Amino acid sequence: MITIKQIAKELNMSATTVSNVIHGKTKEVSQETIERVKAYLSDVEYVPNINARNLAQNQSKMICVVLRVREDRFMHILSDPFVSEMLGGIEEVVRAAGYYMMICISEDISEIITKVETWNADGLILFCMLDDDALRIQRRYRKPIACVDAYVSDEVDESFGNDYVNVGLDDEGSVCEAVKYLINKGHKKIGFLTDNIEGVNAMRFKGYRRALKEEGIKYSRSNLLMLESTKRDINRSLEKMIRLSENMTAVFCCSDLYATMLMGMAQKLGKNIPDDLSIMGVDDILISRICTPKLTTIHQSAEDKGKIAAEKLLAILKGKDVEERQIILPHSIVERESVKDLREIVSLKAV
Amino acid sequence: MITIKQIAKELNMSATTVSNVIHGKTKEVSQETIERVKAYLSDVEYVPNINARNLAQNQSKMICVVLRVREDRFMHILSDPFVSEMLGGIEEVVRAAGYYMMICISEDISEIITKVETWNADGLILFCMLDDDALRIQRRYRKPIACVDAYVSDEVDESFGNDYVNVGLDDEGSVCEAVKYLINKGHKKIGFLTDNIEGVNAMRFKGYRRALKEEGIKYSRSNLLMLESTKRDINRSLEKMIRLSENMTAVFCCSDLYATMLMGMAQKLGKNIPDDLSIMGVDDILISRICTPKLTTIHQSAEDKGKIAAEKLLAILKGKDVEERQIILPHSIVERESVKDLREIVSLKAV
DNA sequence: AAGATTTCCTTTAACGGTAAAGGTATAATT
DNA sequence: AATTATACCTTTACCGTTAAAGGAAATCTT
Repeated sequence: MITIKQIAKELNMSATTVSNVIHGKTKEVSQETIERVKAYLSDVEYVPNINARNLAQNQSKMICVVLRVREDRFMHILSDPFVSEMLGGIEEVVRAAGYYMMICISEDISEIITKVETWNADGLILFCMLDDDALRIQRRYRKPIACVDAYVSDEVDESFGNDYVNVGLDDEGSVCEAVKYLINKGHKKIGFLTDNIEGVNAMRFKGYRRALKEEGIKYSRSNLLMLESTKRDINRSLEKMIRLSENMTAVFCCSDLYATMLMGMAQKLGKNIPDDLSIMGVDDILISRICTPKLTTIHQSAEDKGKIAAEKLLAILKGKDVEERQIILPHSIVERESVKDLREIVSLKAV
Repeated sequence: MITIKQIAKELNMSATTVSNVIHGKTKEVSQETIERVKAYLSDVEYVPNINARNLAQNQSKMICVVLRVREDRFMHILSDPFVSEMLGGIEEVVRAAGYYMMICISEDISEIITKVETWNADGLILFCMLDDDALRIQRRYRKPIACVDAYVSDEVDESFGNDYVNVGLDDEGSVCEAVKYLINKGHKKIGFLTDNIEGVNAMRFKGYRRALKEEGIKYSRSNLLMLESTKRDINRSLEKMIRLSENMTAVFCCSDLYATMLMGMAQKLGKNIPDDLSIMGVDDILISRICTPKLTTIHQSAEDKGKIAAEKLLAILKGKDVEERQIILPHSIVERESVKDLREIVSLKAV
């Protein structure tokens, strides 16, 4: 691997001059020298050593995507369709901007901080992080941060400086809409399936309860279906969820992945979807359009989420003033086949 | 961010001594000094600057996963279920070994080489690369390489040195089995759907033709369904494939992703799967078990592929002699619901 | 024509870390 | 007691790149 120093020696000039040509600092170098260096450069296919460059400039041109994940999650986080679609969006934007993307996966916040510091990432994209964890990271690693799918309260939001954006959905509102959609279809006993009630899912749960309340349905604790999403327990837990949903007519799931998995388990246990149980999700991943019945869900674009988070982060890195720090992406209810209209039956019976 | 030099100054000792403690070179440092340094280190939460370390040691502890992809591919490569499952496998192994994973996506081999050189990756995992491209990369970047899903002929295999492994499937054999499975179910007009006939897919095509030949069925050029897998053309092309398959009873697809997409398009056009058309794929991704009808396919584990590639590469990096350079992973035909048994009909008719 | 400015180049030092070589006591050997 | 070895520490130099400062010649001011 040829270095700037070697080139400089070969051409009888200083390393700085070569470096200046490489960086297009034309005012510092005569046209003649520029030509000479460029000719030589194209000859030897010089590639800069990024470690040396980063060290000298105290930057890295690297964006770190942080995925906080339980060690024993039932599926590798990179294989999760929503995550991989989002990563695709990030990667595209980051690459186009001449930056590099590094993925940082860990359960442990300190480990995450260490990795991020080690590589001296210029900016972070935090996915599904709890707000206090995000704050902890930011307080320690004072670089721009874009949060994706993190619920950040207004007070906490103030604690983040200007080098921060939060990209998300109207989690409460969208789920409220979705649950009202179910209610409008005649459902009254509606389950809420999730694997945690933190961050974004807390907001979704709030939306669920608000919908019930506004439609005059009493909330029952037994309608909260807490899925054990570990490698060991996932199937057993899914089975349990089906049993627990025995007296429900519909279940809203906190992701399409869970929704399709629940559907699969229900079918395996001999249930008919949506006749025996209606299922709804969020995300609108590829699977949702392919499974049978096709999933009725809250549509959002994982790719756009990633793209926008990356774009905003890069804008901050380029010194642009990002005016809106809370970015709410659009959503829409996509009616497909996994929800049964109970009213039809009623009206049919009436006839 | 605190540096070794600062720590050394604070403790009135040389940077080398601190460095030695960090690296556990106990023979060089007195027990007393070790304690003193360690106490201080845990106090200040020192994190090494990896750029500096890499520069000094001429290494990077980084594995680069190279994905060569057409710019206008219909779907981002990271969202591709097979790829993301494989990446999950790689990431797990790489992280456990204390290495870092970087993803390098490009259409252009020179760009790939540049990126890999820039970061000084210790080793490469090349996915679905053509053998001459892989060779070109290796000739330029003389570091260990693990190929995944690359067909490498015996002659070319010799050109790679010892720092090389190739992890794959018995592509020809497995597809041959699959097509024979179709034939055994009474199918005679069998399509072969792919988006290219290079590398691994060339082998699969070979398997397809061998199956036909061995079962005494004449190959017809019109049974080769070449899918245009660009963003712009994918849907139109899928539709065209359905039209072209009009006179076929079954189509073998070079991936489950394509198989499920073809199935979706067929259904959209009013066809019944498998009654009107049987479909088979390779990969056995998550979707294949969820779609309807469930996909009959060649099962393989993307995660294992990634894991084994990473393990072997790390073994090479650690100086272990990897005896087998060609690793063929197991596969199996998974019978599900997307293939119709035509013989049943025949026998029924006979009755 | 003296001073100021511009042009184009080089020298030096630094980024943070590590390897290699160089010391200086102290202990072990003969 | 001289020699050798050992333990422990420091000094120096370097990895490849870049920023800052320095300098000499040419050009522009007034």
